[in-house]
Amino acid sequence: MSKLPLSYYNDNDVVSIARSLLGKIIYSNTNNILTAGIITETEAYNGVCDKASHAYGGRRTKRTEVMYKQGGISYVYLCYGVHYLLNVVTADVDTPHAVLIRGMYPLVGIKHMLERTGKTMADLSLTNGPGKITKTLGVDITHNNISYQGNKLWIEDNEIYVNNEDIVSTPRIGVDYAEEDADLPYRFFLSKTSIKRIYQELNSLL
DNA sequence: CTGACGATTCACT
DNA sequence: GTGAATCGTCAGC
Repeated sequence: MSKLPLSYYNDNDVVSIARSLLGKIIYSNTNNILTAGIITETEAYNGVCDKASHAYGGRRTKRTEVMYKQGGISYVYLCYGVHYLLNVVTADVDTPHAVLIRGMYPLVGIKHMLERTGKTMADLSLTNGPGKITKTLGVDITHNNISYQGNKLWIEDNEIYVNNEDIVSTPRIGVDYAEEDADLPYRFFLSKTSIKRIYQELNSLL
């Protein structure tokens, strides 16, 4: 297991990275509590030419500025005034690509995830949405613009191979405003059977 | 300064 | 299936 290197994030093909992140393990260390899970669902946001992206048309604001930085850092923002959503900024400087982390399979610190969400059961509903990812990982706006090479938030390659057949793609969620780009198949998730398989492979490594 | 609204979730019915 | 919660961001005045 090793942290994904900076070069991983600097690829300009954000769709490729969104697919590749499936099966990787995302870690957070918040308030000295370690939590982690297998990334099972992502969405690609393809920069200035993507009407669903906050950076569409080259829009630069205080909020979106972080997307224009070099890939390998986080982009966290508040959605609906209620939930924080976690993104991975990718590509080179001035190419505002990002991947939204939408789903996770809990691996480490499940007890703390339950505490943070007020749940009692670690069922499917614990981490099956982008707002829940941040809640279970203890991520909020203070985690905006931080490096994925650091010790607060990082992603590891578990060296488990994800087949193309394991990946399902659909249009993205909640981007109806994006006109023709709303139909792009930029949402990716792992099939239920492949998550099961990956989880078993991980257990056998321990 | 103001107002509209969103890359959502949950508790209801 | 429907609606409320809830607030930072951004465009427009």
